[in-house]
Amino acid sequence: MELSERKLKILQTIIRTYLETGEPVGSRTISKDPELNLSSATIRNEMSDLEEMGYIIQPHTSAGRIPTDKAYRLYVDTMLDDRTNEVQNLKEQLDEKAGKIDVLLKQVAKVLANNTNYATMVSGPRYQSKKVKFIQITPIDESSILTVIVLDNNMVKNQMLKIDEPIDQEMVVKLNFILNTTLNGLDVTEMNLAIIKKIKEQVGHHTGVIDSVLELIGNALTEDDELEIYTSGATNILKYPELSSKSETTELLNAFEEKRIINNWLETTPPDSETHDIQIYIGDETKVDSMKDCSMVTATYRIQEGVYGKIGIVGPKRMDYDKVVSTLQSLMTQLDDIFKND
Amino acid sequence: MELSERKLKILQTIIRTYLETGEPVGSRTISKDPELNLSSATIRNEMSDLEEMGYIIQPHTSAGRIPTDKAYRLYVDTMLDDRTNEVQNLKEQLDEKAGKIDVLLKQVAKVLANNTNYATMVSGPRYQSKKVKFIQITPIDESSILTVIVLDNNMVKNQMLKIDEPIDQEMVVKLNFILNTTLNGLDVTEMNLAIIKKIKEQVGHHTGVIDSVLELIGNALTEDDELEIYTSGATNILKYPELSSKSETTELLNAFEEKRIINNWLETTPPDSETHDIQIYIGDETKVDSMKDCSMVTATYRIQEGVYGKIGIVGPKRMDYDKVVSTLQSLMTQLDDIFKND
DNA sequence: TGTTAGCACTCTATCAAAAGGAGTGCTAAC
DNA sequence: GTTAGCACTCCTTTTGATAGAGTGCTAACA
Repeated sequence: MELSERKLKILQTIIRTYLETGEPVGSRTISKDPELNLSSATIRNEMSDLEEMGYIIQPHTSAGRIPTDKAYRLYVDTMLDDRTNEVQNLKEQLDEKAGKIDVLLKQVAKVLANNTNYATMVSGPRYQSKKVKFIQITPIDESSILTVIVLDNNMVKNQMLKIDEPIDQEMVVKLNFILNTTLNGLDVTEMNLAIIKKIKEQVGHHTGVIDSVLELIGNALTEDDELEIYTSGATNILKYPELSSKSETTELLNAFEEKRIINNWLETTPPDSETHDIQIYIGDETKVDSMKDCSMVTATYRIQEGVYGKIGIVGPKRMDYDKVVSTLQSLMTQLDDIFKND
Repeated sequence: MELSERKLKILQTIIRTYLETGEPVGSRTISKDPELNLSSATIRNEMSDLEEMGYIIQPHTSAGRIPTDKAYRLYVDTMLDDRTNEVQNLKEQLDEKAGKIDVLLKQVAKVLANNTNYATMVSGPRYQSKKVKFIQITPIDESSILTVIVLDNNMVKNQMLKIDEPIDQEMVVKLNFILNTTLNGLDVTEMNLAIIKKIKEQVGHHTGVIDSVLELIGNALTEDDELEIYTSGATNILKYPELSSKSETTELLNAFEEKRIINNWLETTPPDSETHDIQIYIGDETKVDSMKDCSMVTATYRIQEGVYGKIGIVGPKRMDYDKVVSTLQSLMTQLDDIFKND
């Protein structure tokens, strides 16, 4: 059977109505639509076909129909309105003074949650292949030195280090010089035993300190960027009756609290290589069990080449896809602006 | 009327039973207690008295009795068992390698939530009256310098700074020398205009850079320590039927997500000056509206004099106070150990 | 041939009444 | 002072009846 124009229209109406109400949609409701002008009986015939084709199902005999994942998929793929974006200026809601990127992202999550009434999560930017740009160790007092490492993406890591024997000023200068000349521009794979041996030979003693410093550098380069995930509005999920009753919802809320799970999700999902920036996952497509009754819309933002992060919105399947997509799109361009000005 | 020994015993049994089951407790249930060996009729008389005295209430005629806040108060004040602490070694559950304090505290929250099945929150340590211990600026490339500030509590702050004109090496050494000699040991109130003027006179030019650096220092000293709150197990709250149905619970979950609210709470609650380290708030005593059906147990940890943070557990009123208090107590001593070894 | 009206049927949601259960308060006896 | 017994209350659960919504099918219509 083929999806006739009319079937499509009816399906669209069913989906739209269901998105609004969350209740199964019956043939009479549809028949009232002035655009179609068909009797409920005709609609019933068509609905019967649509059901056979797997686009809608009845929760039970004598209930209206509700869209299946397949229908949602069709809807978001082909029926989304290019509606005129009268989305509020999100930028205004972002505190312009937010100098630090983490504060900004936290705000993004919050603004999105407030605007959409769904749960949102934002992952911090992930830097790939980090290299050492600058190293400096500085004695602070007799028993501790401060190690500062600047990476090529201008991230700065620092840590205090306890030492057993004091290091004199001259030694510090020598150490800094050797470390910088030897390690500058290397990534973690290039710091092999040969190089380490070379450093130790040049310095002569204080090998314990060198080991500690090298360990710090290793951590700085491999560290998981502290899996920074900002979430907001997780409790919005409880606003949708079809979700709030489910047992999976507790699990889902948990996932939002234990950001690690979400992090995994973002990790395993490839940076949707230059396809389209906005991706929609419906039900099982999310591959997350506790989200099987939810939909998820994600967008990828890019700060520079290779530096990207994700923004995700989780809600019921009957999500207002139109609004979510356009809000996200608008937000992405505004973020672009902000990053470009930096 | 006075609380006789027997009344106390009966009340205790009622509370214990209710803590376990969450269901109203009837006279028959109590009469089965081998320790009391009284008929249900006798119990009924006593219960009637207890009700009159405000320790228990009936949710409706012909239901069992449930303890009031007053009864809980009495219970935690006088009846808590000094039960032999067979609490698991929490320390083992804390990853010893957790070098950084924020990782440690995050773990503390999680371990507590897992052990108690309640929601937990941990506030990061708050440092009072911070002073400058060490300042260093370092040129990274032509247009940026790195500023590192070490505070007297050994916290390290750093930030990149864009500059218009390059600074030569000699100038950097001079700047560092002047900044350190002038500002070392000062807190934010002591950095007045006179001192700033003195610095600028000594350096001669580059006043723009100095302004920026001083601003950073100011921020580092006054910054709100990023109101670090770690929460865990918020969804545990949903495990208790008497809470999960309430509308306040969504609000409470929200409070856990928006950590700010909790932060406020911790802020306004004084660092319970050397009283007892563990405090119990029942119902309205929490002063938080969304917690009026909950109880909260908090403990204060101290890293050094004047450096403290709080650990809190939120659960239903029928919380296992015994366990929570002893777990917290055990955790506090173990944290003490960890901090002392530092 | 596509559309529609009509009707029987199914299932759910809702309400009221009934039954069962738990618990109390009171009284009288021990 | 304690307890057994009983009437009473109120909640919870079950049951049955009813109304409503929606469907599928058939027959009539254009």
